[in-house]
Amino acid sequence: MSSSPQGKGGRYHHGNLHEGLIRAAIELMEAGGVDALTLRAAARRAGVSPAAPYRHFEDKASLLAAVAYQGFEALLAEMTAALERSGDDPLRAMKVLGAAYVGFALKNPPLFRVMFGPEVANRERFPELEEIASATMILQAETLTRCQELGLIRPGSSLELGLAAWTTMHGCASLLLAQQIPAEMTEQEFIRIVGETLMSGLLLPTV
Amino acid sequence: MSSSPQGKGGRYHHGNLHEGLIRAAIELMEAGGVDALTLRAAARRAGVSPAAPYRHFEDKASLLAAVAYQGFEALLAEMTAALERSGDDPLRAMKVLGAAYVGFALKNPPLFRVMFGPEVANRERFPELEEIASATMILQAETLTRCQELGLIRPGSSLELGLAAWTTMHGCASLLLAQQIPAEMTEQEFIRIVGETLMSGLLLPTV
DNA sequence: ACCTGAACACCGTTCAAGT
DNA sequence: ACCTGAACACCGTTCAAGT
Repeated sequence: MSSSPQGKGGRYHHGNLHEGLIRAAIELMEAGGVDALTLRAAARRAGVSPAAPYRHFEDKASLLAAVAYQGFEALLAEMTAALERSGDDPLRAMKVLGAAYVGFALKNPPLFRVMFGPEVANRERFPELEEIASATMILQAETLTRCQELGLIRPGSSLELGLAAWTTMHGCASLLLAQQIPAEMTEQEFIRIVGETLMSGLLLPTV
Repeated sequence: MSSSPQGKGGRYHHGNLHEGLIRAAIELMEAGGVDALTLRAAARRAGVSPAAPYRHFEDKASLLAAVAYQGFEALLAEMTAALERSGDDPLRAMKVLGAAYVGFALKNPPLFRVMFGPEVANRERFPELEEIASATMILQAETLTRCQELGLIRPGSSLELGLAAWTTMHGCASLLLAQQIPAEMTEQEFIRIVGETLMSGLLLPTV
């Protein structure tokens, strides 16, 4: 009893307030959007005073960076899982990666926003974020290399082509979240069109 | 003298507080980023009390929507101007449109953010925003049609292909603003790679 | 070492009251 | 019709003080 982590009584030495605040922040965000994620509300939810978070995070941006980091971990996990389910066809793996990325954004709009939005601005302050973000890029570049080895994708730096593919996926997710696709088009149609264009390009193949 | 619009004395019946608040909001944003754009600060800058804006805007989101609208007007103007400078080559016009779009985002990060970010969320509330946003899409679709007529771009719905092109441009702008491109790559390289991939696609042309 | 309590300078929003 | 003044319920952040 005495070690119950969510007891009602005000308790000193929370033990794991750092993690508790991150979890509280994510729950607040999922329940009420980004606006609901305030430092004070996170403290309340964790059962501590408004000033307590400052023993664990320099400021609100630091907490948001920690939230973003967990978001990237989750995204990476979903992409890895999708990759494993995609079997041996690396072209199919490319599509599955894109679907996982866009699906993640659609399933967690506020989290996706925190991951890429300007709440965390000054990314130089949080180098660990750049590092884990680049991990998703590497995943894509590796898959792309496999396609190139089978002669399915044109030659060229897989890092550069992967970055281009990522850009398209990211634009897709961003426009969907901004509700900027025409009303007469479904999500699935939009995703299909963008994916096909990424693969085939716009130019008419000049025989 | 008596009609000086920025006189120091508190003045009733501002005359054009609606426009004044929008301008103040944009100036605040350009000077101090999105965080600096508060309703109270806009009111201060316009020389009125904190409650005055509520005679002209339902809430803060409405003011932001007005700011976003002016952003779309400016973007549309830059794209149109770029188009006129691009001469008769429609393929060049496509590139110029993309450059204008990405350039606009890089020149006005906070404005671009307000235009597409969730500050304005609930776009159903502001249908005039959807309308003007679609105007930029139409501009692109028309240019694309010209390319198709010359046999430069593959056949297909120009609206769909234009949407795909827009998605790539938007992803490009978003990742640049999120500082998510690898440090060892320059902006220009990144834009070039993404543009080339949009044009040529990823697939190896299967003879 | 870790947290509280109270405070400071802000917010967005509402509402009676002024002219 | 349009604005002010004062208020309410919040913020992020700081700092002395508690255990």
